[in-house]
Amino acid sequence: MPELPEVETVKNTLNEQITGRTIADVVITLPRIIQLPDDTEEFRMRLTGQTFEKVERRGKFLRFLLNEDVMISHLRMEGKYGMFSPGEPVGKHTHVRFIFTDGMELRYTDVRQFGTMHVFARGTEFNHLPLKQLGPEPLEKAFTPEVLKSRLSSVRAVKTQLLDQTKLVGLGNIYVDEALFLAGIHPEKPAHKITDEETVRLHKAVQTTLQKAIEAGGSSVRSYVSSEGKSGSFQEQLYVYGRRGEACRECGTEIIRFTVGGRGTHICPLCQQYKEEE
DNA sequence: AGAACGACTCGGCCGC
DNA sequence: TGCGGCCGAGTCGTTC
Repeated sequence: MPELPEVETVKNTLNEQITGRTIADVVITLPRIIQLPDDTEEFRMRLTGQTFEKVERRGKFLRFLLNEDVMISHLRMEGKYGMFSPGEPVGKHTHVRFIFTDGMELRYTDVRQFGTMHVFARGTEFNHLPLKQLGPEPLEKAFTPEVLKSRLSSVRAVKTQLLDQTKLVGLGNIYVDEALFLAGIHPEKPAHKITDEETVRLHKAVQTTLQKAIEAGGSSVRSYVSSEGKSGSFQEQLYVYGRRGEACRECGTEIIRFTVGGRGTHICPLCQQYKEEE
């Protein structure tokens, strides 16, 4: 499940692979992936002839900057990009192929078929879904504890609020559990009851968690492990996610799992107590 | 406006 | 061993 660190890693790899390459053709075998334009043939015609200049990231979305347009891509659960040589067999889960003028191909594969692609004229993408309404980037200077505090003004559980991409981008189920553990905050605590001290800890925990995960190349969990291509190693450093029944790395207490807002949630019940009086 | 909920999707896992 | 059914993940549209 790609969250910010995984998408950042993919972005860096793509920049090395496709910068300067020109699209000779696009083959779409699962039209559902293409959200905009409505007609996949228009998608194909529009991108053909354009050159990739740079790949950037906004939240969990990839922004492929072409010389005229920009393609916005979300990997959802299991979407992947990979470079292939001419003639290599096409896997059954490959849904979109960008064929370059030199014969090399960038292929998008997605077992869950959940990923999306949108094309906009460069510069207009932030005025439309899916980029419209996205919250602040947690690793940019402008993201201060004060900004975080302002985004937490809600009666919802703090975990639910942190997962809401209109409040703050980048966190998914893995890193939100990790950040809340590092900050020593119970995920069900109402967001507006988070104290100033906790806000400072949470702000630091979010940044630390994401930065360390990026340094490790992201996490490889579940189906991610078996996928081809490079995989990150941050799963080895996880404190709580996926560690139900195991000992807390800080205090030895058994990690427990329950549901918050419909999401599997992992905590150390000793390190993350919900103090009602706060 | 903000929040809750269902839809989307299917490999893997659980229970029988 | 096989099979039915549920889970989980992130985002968006609908409803309240």
